[in-house]
Amino acid sequence: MRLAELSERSGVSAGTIKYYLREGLLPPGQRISATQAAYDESHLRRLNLVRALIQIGGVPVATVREVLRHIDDESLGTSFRLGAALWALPHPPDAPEGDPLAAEVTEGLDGFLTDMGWNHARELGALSPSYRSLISSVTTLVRLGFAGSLDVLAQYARRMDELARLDLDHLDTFPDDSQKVESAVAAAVLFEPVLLALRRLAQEEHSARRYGL
Amino acid sequence: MRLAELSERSGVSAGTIKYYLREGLLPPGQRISATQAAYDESHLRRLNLVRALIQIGGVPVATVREVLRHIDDESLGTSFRLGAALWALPHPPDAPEGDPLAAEVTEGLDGFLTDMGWNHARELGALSPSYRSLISSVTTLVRLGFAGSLDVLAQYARRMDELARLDLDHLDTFPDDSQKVESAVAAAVLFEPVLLALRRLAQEEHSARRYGL
DNA sequence: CCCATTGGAAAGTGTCACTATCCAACCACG
DNA sequence: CGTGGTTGGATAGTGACACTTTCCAATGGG
Repeated sequence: MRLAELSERSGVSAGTIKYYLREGLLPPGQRISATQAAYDESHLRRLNLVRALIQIGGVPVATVREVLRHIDDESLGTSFRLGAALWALPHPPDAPEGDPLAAEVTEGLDGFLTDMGWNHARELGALSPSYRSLISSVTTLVRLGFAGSLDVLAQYARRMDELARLDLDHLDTFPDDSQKVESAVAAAVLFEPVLLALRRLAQEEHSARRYGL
Repeated sequence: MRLAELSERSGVSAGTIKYYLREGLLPPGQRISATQAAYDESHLRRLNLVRALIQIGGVPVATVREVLRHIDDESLGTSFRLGAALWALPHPPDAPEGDPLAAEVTEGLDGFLTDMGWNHARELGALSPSYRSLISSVTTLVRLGFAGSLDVLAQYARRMDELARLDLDHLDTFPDDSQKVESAVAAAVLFEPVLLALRRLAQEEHSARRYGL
């Protein structure tokens, strides 16, 4: 398959594919001649993943490159590859270092993790970008006075705990390691808009029931 | 309070505040003289909301202006104001019009809404940006072959249904209408990163339990 | 009274994801 | 042959966005 066909089959313009090749998001095709290269199904698959990460997930090009590097790094075990790839995904900026409010929130969240029984998370602590995101997001909420109490947070966390279990069950159905890591990344990113859309839809539904129209 | 103090108290640079004033995201202060204006607590509050929408929610400036217009429109009833403000928030682009895959997904989702008992959503249908987002997100998932079956989707939806109930209970504790609408918008946007961080944290936790480390 | 400060307008900046333009080598048809 | 359209690759340009910087005249505290 030449670049033009790859473009047609993926719906991505030839110019953009060239750009991805240049940026190292797509491995070069097999050179046929000085001005010709051949691409195969693996390129199409990778291109789809890249497109999804960038367009749906809003992941910056440089970050996509990082994530792919981890996905393709076969020198690591599955759990490291998966962790590295997921941790490379973009996260909101951390709370400012010396913020006393953030320190207070961190303390509260630590107890919260204990209550949830999320002990691995508690041990990893600030090493995990997800945990740092959580701290900074909750700190912002508190600062603005929309402090859903820790109780509401726990309700949210309980649901996410249940869903994470489901997600991992689904992941276990993939036998191949590379595919497992790739799927985990894709699912992590692509399910986010689904999750958010479902939340808003649910809110609209209940809002309509309560307030009419 | 003059602009400099507003800047200091909010942590937003004076230049940026001027920019927001220019863009109509912040009402002008009360003019004291030809070169002096006074700002009050309401400006500080509004500035915090704007900052949160833009920085945390990634909402484009032009969209923030739209949302604020609805929040401030006292000519409408609460439910309309709330709906209008939430619908003005950014959503992923729709699926292309003539896409047969999208049509198929739409059909499946319609049945899914029925099963969920989300009848208002089903009646509104494609009018709701959230529903259109859901269709396009799920279509992308299916296209890339990461089709969490409708069953997984239903699991997600059930949890969001429960959480939406909670959120609205919390909203009911605000007596004032303007405050209710403002809080709903802030919560819709500011809880999203919390929700996503909790999901990833839960996934890390369960992944660590299953695969070690 | 005088000079640092203020609010406001206009133009500039940095980032990011493309996109348009070239160019020489190539292949396919006549 | 040959010739005209196509291909991959390099370079430079585009447009959107969220600020920043620069400039200015009016102000007002010491």
